[in-house]
Amino acid sequence: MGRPSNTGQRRREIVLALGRVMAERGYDGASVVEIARAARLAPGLIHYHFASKGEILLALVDRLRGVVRRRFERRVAGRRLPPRARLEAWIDAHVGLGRDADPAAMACWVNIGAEALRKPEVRRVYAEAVEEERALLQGLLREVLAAEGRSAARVREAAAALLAAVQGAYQLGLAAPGTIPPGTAAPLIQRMAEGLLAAQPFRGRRR
Amino acid sequence: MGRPSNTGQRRREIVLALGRVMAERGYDGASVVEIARAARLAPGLIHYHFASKGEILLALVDRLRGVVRRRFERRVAGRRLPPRARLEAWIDAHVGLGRDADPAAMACWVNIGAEALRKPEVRRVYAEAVEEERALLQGLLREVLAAEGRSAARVREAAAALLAAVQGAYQLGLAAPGTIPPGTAAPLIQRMAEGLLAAQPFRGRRR
Amino acid sequence: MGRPSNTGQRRREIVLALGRVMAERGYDGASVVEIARAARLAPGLIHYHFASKGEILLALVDRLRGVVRRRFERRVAGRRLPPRARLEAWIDAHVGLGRDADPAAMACWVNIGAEALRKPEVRRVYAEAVEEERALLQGLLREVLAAEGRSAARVREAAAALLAAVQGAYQLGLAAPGTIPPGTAAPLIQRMAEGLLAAQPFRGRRR
Amino acid sequence: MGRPSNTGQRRREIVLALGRVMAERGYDGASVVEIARAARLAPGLIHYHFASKGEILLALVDRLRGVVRRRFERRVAGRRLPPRARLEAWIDAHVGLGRDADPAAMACWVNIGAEALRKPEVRRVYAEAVEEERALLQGLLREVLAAEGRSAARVREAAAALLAAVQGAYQLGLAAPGTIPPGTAAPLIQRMAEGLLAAQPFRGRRR
DNA sequence: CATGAATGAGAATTCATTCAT
DNA sequence: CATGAATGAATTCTCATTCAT
Repeated sequence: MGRPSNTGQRRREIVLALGRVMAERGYDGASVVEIARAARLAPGLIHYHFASKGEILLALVDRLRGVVRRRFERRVAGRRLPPRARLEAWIDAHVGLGRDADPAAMACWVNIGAEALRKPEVRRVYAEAVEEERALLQGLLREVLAAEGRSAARVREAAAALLAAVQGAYQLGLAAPGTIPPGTAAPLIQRMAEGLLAAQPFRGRRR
Repeated sequence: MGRPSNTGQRRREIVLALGRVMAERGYDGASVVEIARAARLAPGLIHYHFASKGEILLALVDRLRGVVRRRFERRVAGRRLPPRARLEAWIDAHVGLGRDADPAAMACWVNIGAEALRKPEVRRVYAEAVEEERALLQGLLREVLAAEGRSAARVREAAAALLAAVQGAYQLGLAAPGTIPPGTAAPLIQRMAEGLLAAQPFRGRRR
Repeated sequence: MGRPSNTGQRRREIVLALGRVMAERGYDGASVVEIARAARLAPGLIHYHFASKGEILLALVDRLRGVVRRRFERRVAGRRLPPRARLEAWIDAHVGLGRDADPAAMACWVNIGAEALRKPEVRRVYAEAVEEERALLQGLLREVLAAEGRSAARVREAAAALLAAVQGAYQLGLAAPGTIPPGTAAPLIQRMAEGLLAAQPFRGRRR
Repeated sequence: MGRPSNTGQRRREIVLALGRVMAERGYDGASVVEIARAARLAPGLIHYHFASKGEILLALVDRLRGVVRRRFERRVAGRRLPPRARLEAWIDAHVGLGRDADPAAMACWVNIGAEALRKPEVRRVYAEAVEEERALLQGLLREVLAAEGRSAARVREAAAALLAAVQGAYQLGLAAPGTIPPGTAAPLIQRMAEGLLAAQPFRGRRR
């Protein structure tokens, strides 16, 4: 009895609509009216499903975390890849072109980074997402180092540095297109990773 | 015969004021009234000296280009430094802590990067600034490669990648503080540079 | 043969819910959704049972009229009280503390008085309730005057004045708490009643 | 040089406009657009001179405090009136009809009392105004009691009770017109005052 | 009867820009 | 040049009411 709830579906639609609008015009440019139009909903409905525009953004961050994560998992799932290949897969998942590339998600992400600068609550979820990704990358680096008999000291910072390179590549890709030619980001970051790995000393202990 | 024009000075004051406000609250948070207050000027005067708020931002970009440039020059001026040391100086000028560090300028820069995403005219000057910096860095890399007898192929992309890492470090530094511990950015980027350089093959030079 | 109607019960629940919410947040603060939540009903159901939010308010006025009336009757029922004691009972029923005090009803009443200022239909029922109460009080005053052999001229106005004092006590009690210390309202209004009664001249004194 | 400030004047105009609109449609009914129309100003200008609609209300409270105060002072200024006459003047200033009666101010005041129920900041200034008035009245009562050799115990409460009667008279006057016939409020409240005064015992002071 | 999503008309507030002084 | 008031469009959010299920 009664009307069935479709809140989950509607919320998803709204979040996707914000993503679409935001990728084109930024967060500030994504007015509630605009989001509603993109979702083909009445403006008032937006606030029925979300307490505020900010809430939609937070939901979008959640969604985007899954996007890259899935790209990575699609590349490593069900295969026994050597550490180096897994690292490569991570990099490719983040900046590779492939069929599953999602430039809009990337654009959203950069915009979210910009919002994080000034909105504490956005900063929180942004930092959380960054930390999660950093931890994953750190694990991959650690595997490589272990396989090569290198020290894992400072691997935390190395992961952060690579992540920074990825974020910067997104930023330049959108705001200064042409700076990094299409298709070159992955190998370049790969090389930077090599530099970080090569800096780790071999573990003592050889006779 | 009339009062002497102080337009230049006023414009400078306004640009600096935008920088101060923007570092704290972003570009959208920097209302004209706020900028005027920071500059200790009447709001109306802002639009006497600048046609629009956007114009101030463009002027600020110009100003910021000089800031990092001067940091770099301060490190290399009047010395005959080897190529590697000059590259190191560039990196340090961008992400080093030193006495002349300017976190506010960094914050502005990240905010400008965010604006560049959506405003074509900002994107233009942002891309120009990026390109200039990239060209400078490319020159430094080329010198190193030449000194080491390595090929300079793809050095353009290498410079772009390093620049991306720098931009990303700024972004994470502000939006996910703690990810890159203070003082570690320079050596980390240094290592990434090594990785990029090491990937360049040695020059033919065969008999 | 259909389910039995529970409209009466539902309406009561809704009216009570409005009372609860209104006592805390006023009529404007009592959104339909809020009322529904307080009544543990679906928002849509509110408008099934009431044509509009205003209708609920009118029903609440009706309900509140009974509340004070019952308090009074509880004090005089089944006893043969002298006129003065009955007057005292009326005052106590209105501003006394007792176990059956209902601050929420009082708060509602003040809020209704505020709504009556601007909504003609609320003003109508409010004025009706006031008039009923005034008439009752007038009767009590008349009894006292008769017992004391005083003229009942102007007793209508005297009743109105006492009622005003009661309304004002409610108002100050909520909006300027502390002005009238708890427990003092009844004796104070009692004295004001004395003043009004004492002003009535003794009756002709026929032989 | 520059444009002369007219903020004081404009603020006054806006406050008066709120008073006019509010007397007719209440505070909630007084939308910013409506206030602007009443003041013949552009809506945006309202917020140039006041941070929020609430601020205008607070300013209006301030203004109203002066209105009744001036009415009272006009009645006692420059004359050496006996205590009883001064008390009478206070009552007349509050509920008398006279040429200087200001029904709109009265309507505003009742509406402000209603707002005070739910807005803490309004409640604060409302309570302040009430307390000021109560203190003034208390002084008048004390003078009367002193002149008659009566105790001044509980004079604080007596003042509060009279004030309540005044507030209630305003309320009924607007929300249940006809309850208190025009012109009768002052003598009625006068009689209630007598009741309160008569209840104060004579001072011991016997040889 | 009941549910809860949907609608759309305002509401307050912000702000770049203009302009009279 | 300088001041600061004035404008009006746009923004987010609220909410009574409607209605499909």
